[in-house]
Order: sequence, then structure tokens, then C-alpha cells
Amino acid sequence: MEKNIQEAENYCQQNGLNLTPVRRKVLEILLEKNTAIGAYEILDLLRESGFKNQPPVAYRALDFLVQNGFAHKIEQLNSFIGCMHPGKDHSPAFMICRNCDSVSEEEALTRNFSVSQIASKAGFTVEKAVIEARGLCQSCSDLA
Amino acid sequence: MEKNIQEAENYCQQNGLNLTPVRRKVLEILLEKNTAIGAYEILDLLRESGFKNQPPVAYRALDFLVQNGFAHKIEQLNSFIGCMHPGKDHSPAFMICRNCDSVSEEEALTRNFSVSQIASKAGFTVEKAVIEARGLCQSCSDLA
DNA sequence: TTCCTCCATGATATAACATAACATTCGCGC
DNA sequence: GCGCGAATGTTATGTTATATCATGGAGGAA
Ligand SMILES: [Zn+2]
Ligand SMILES: [Zn+2]
Ligand SMILES: [Zn+2]
Ligand SMILES: [Zn+2]
Repeated sequence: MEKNIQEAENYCQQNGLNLTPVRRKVLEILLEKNTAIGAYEILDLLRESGFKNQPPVAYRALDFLVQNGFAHKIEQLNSFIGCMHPGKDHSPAFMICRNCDSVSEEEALTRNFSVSQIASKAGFTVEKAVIEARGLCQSCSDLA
Repeated sequence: MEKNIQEAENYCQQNGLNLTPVRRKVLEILLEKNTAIGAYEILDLLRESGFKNQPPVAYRALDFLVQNGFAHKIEQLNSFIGCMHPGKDHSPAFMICRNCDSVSEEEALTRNFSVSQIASKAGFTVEKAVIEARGLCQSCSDLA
């Protein structure tokens, strides 16, 4: 965990990014759990640590972390989870347990994979899968 | 479209479900577009048609439709889209165009597939993919 | 009929999630 | 010192979703 933070520091230094105290703190918060955390819960934890606690504080830090590959948003939960693939344009698959709320990130290599494969490798039983791709449809591609 | 509604009526009748006026109207609204629609936009359209327009009106109807396979929620957009696989426990994959906002539903047979396969079959260029599975993790399965 | 239960809807309020907009601060190169 | 850009401070508001209790109406049992 402390090692992860250190890696994040290094990555930022090497890439002209600024892991400011509040951003670092949010990253620590996210890495401390294996469950997803909502922005307002993060805000509470920030306040406890003496940071300001207006919503933009959390959302700005989260934007930074998500942008730079230190965190992901879990759309189904409106929550966030730590990651450690900085800068990587990866397409992860998340396994969200309905019983213990744990969220595990599995790598979906090169966007070519099957959910069931990934899940079974992780020992996860899928009850419902959300797959949403963003991009360009046929006709919009043709126009370009 | 009118045919879809008719099928929905039939399915409901055969399964003891009640496609009430407001539920039917919401389904019509969803089926009229090939883009996802937010609950509050639906609410506006309901009001224009003389229905009540407090949030629970839309959310209740949407819950019914989603529960019974007449609609899906698009998590990335906090919006809803019509479907016509009533009762089917299917695992669809959605292709969301960032340019024209169209959303197309592709069938992901038996939860065993690859996003890139589905996308290319549909002529869709994937820029980002969200894959979130809900279910039971290894340890929670073991306890059961 | 009367009463009961279930389902759907009505109605009010509030919770939870997220962003807009503008002001301030601070470090850095000129 | 000055101008600039990045980050943060601050206030306000927008957007999405749910909790809760009240009302109504169809259908069955006694
Ligand atoms: Zn990741
Ligand atoms: Zn679990
Ligand atoms: Zn569907
Ligand atoms: Zn398009």
C-alpha cells in the first residue's frame, strides 16, 4: 500500500503530474479498502484528516486520479476504487460481490476476452453483467 | 413499434403482469427513440401527456419495465432504453455513440463473448469499455 | 354485503450524487 | 515585480434517486 503510493509519486514525478496532498490522501483512502467508496464518504474522511470538505474537493481529486489511471469509477455504485495501472489505457472488468461488497479488478487484455472466462478465473459467480462500450457507431465513423 | 407494445401487452397478460397506462406510456416513450432517456426527461414527457409528474411516477414505471425485461438502465448515462426481450435473463452489451448518442443493444449470448467481436460485428469502434459483473465472490460462495 | 389484502398510485419530503462559476493563492519564468 | 497557469477555496445550484405515508380500487372470503 505504501509501496503503491510511492509508485504513484514516482510516476507523477516522471510525467509532470502533481500528486498534491489532497490527491494523495484520496488515493490512500481508496487503496485502503477493497470496496468502492462514494465521493461523499471520501469527503467525510478528508474532513477527518483536516482537509476542506466541499464536494468539488473530492470530485477534483477523483477526476485527477481517474484521468491518470490511479482510480476507476464503478458506474453501478456511483463509487470509486483504487487502481495501480497509472497511465495505462486499460479496459478492466470489475467483479462486484453483492454479499461482501468487495470489488476486484481483473485485467481484460486488449479488449478481447469473455466475461465468464475472467470471472471463473477469479472464482467469481456472475449473476448480472453490465457491458457498455463508448465510441463511434458505424454511420458516425463513415462520416469522419 | 406498435407491434412491440402489443407484444408487451401479450406477455404481461400471459404472466400476470399489469401494463398500466403510465407503464405503457413510459415504454412507448422509450421505444420511440434509439437513444437513452433520463428519468426526469421521461417525467416531462409524462406530464405533457397528462400524467402526474413526481419523480416516483417515473422511477416506479422504470423499475417495472427493467424488472420485466422491457427496458435497461445505461449506467454510464444514468438513463434508460427500451428493450424487447421480456422476461429473458439476457446479458446485453450496449454500444453508445459519443457523436450521435445512439445506443444499440447487442446480444451477448450466454455471457460468453468478447466485446471487440460484438462491436466489430455491429460496425462500432470501441474507445472505452465498462465491464461490471455483479454476483458472488469466491469466499462468499464458499460460505454458502 | 362487509371486510380484508394486494397492488398501484398520489403526494410530500429529502437523500445522494455531481457540477457551474468565480475568487484566491502560489510557484515559476520573464 | 509581473504575468501566467495550476491548484484550491467558496458559494451556489443542478441532477438523479429514494423514503415514507396516504389513498384508491379490484378481487376474494366469509
Ligand atoms: Zn485499473
Ligand atoms: Zn463476497
Ligand atoms: Zn435487452
Ligand atoms: Zn453515432
